[in-house]
Amino acid sequence: MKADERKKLILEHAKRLFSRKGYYDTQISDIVNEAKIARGTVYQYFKNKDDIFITLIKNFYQDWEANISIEMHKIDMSKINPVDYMSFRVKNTLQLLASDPDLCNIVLRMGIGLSGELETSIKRFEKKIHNLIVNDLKLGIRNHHVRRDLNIDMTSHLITGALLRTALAFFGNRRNRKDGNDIEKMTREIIAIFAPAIFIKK
Amino acid sequence: MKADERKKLILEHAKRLFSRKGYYDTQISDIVNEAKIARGTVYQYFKNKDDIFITLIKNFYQDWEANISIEMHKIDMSKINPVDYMSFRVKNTLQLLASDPDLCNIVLRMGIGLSGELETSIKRFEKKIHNLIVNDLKLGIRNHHVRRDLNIDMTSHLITGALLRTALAFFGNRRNRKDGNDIEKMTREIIAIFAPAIFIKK
Amino acid sequence: MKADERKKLILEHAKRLFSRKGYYDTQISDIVNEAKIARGTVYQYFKNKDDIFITLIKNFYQDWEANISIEMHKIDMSKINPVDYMSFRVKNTLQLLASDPDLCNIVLRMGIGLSGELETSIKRFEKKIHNLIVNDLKLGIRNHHVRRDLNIDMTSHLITGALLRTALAFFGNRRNRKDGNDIEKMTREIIAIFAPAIFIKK
Amino acid sequence: MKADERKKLILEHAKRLFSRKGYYDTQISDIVNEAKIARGTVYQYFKNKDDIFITLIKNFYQDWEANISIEMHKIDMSKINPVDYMSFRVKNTLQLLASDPDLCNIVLRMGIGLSGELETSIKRFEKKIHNLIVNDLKLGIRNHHVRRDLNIDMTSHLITGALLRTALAFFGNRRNRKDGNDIEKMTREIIAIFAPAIFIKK
DNA sequence: GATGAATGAGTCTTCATTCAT
DNA sequence: CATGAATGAAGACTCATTCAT
Repeated sequence: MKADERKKLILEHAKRLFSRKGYYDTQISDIVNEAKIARGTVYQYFKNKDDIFITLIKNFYQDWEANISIEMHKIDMSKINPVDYMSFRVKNTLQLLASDPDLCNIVLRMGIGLSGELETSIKRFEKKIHNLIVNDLKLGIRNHHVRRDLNIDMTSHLITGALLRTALAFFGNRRNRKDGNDIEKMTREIIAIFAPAIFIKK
Repeated sequence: MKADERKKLILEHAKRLFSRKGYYDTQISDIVNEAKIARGTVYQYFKNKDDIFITLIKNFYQDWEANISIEMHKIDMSKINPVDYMSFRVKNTLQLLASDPDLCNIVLRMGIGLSGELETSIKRFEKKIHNLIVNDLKLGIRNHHVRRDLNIDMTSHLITGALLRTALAFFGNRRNRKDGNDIEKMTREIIAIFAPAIFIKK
Repeated sequence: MKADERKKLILEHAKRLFSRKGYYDTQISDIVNEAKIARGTVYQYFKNKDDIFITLIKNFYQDWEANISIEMHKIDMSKINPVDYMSFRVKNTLQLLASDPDLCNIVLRMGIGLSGELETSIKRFEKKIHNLIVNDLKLGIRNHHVRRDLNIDMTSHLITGALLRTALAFFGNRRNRKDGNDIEKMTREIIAIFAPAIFIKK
Repeated sequence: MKADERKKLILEHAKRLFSRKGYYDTQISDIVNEAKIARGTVYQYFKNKDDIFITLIKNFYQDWEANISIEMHKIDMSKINPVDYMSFRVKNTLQLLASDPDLCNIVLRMGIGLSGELETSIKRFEKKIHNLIVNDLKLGIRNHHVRRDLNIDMTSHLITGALLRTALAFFGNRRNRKDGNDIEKMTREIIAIFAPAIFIKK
């Protein structure tokens, strides 16, 4: 087996276990038993248990940022209207989170309870999504689509919280999995809630 | 020192430590060092480490439910208008969370990463707040204040997520502490976001 | 059992094992089995395995330095002749090393093969004994008892080497243990070798 | 690369590492990294890690014994005087040890701290040098050059200790390296110390 | 009730050695 | 022969919990 594949194998089993049992209740033994590899093999690919976790999160960031930049190229910013733009953003985020329930669980639920670098790595994601929304709102204000008097920081927290919790509630476990249709519908409902208060009617 | 005081002492130190370091990184040693009591004493008041955590969360529920029922008695349901009612609810929740940043941290951030009963105890809170909102929305629909076509379950998740994240962002650490005025303002802004989409204009 | 006694107990068993099996081949398990205590108990008294070793060496230094200062007070420096003075020094050193074969083994044989702080702690002893001799020789030269043209540094190495090796050869294992008489005789023979070349005949 | 060269390559890197970091702190990984060969290659030339060490020591013996027998052929035993003979011996030993600081370090410092066969292999060298001196002294007594009443065993230990420690002190690290002149001078000084007490003046 | 020394099961991590390619 | 990924036994250390005083 190639190095990349094996690293991926370990990450996949670790991800599933972290998602189901949490970081601290997942032992290296669990991972190697599930992956059917030797204990020492893990340490050929990762410095330690922390490193597995952090790698998992880092990969998620990269996917997320790649996804954003890819998706952003698909739309014509000069023609799209603000509501459609927000819908687009919300849908992309939901799609990404829906595509990996375990990672969704890990990223959205583990915060404190993790020490040092682990916590930092998670918080970075939350900060980034917040900033993304802040920037979108600022842009909207400059273009006279978004209400001037909006408290941008708080609104961004509200949207972040709403979005992530919905994702967690609906995608966080494998049983109530959602398909593309559901995500379309969810997006519409989310927009229906936030749009009236955010955008200036024309 | 009386038994009750001693138990409270342990809970206070445990709470501060759990909030700052997380459950798994907080050792019994840390707690007894901070509380300046003997290691064995902890086990005279609590079955084990889990028990301390669960007690902490249970106490929070009791405070929360007591708070709700007290507050509900202060208002005259026959006269209050729906927006004021929602404002009242939101403000109460924010006040409670703001009053104890450490507990806020613990309840809002620790989810997974805690095993078994610990996780359950946290999830119960989230479920309750969700149900509370669901019931309020249903009541609003029956009274023709809330839009019929609202997806109640999702809206409730959105509001829960928005509210809890805002609380965490603004109350979760001691530095950016908020006072009563801030909470009033926050409440107004939150309502300004959600009200237009939820309530039927008259 | 008092803390001091227990610490001493651990040190004694560790010393015997380190002396017989070496540092790296002595496991914490060996120590706790021999001392009939629990594995964790070791870590209540010592930070880690290194700490046990370093404590052992540090205690030896203290004994050695205390011994030197006590012994030095017993002699009248204004009356003693240089050969008797050197005899006195040699005898004291031999007596100390003879009194604890295991420690003798550890201090005299382990050098490299130990990493970091461990090695440093051992080298300190060798440096100190070298300096002691250097100072004695310088004093002898000032008082016109020792030959002016002597290479002090080298002579000190020669004496240190000769002394420590003899101690190791004769005291390093329990079988060929020496008593007071032997030490007297050894001292005389060592002096007989070094005195003619070092001291100025009067 | 030929088999012999490759074996030598491994031994050289192992020697340098053992000398600097000690046996236990030197990993097979260190050796293969430094030698830029594959991990498995080591095991094609050596049974295990111990075997590398023991081979190193055995090679040293062979060099040493070859050196002794070569050097002994250079002198005419019927004409040489005893002091010159001892000088000759001392100089040869110092030269050999000076020629390889790393090996010097390994042989002179690692004693205990090595287990089983490793320790034995080192001790053998020390025993041999001791016996060589013992035999020389006995020969001297038979030829009426050395004092009858000398304690041969102890004197041999004294000389061995003095010699090896001096070698270690002056050759054990690369910084204070000595050249041929220094060794001549050192030899003279060592002889100046021991000769007066050992040899019968004529 | 309070104490804190002692316990030992449980975990991570290391590293010499093997073996299929 | 050379390679280096895989192995897994072994060891250090942690920490919740107990219990004699």
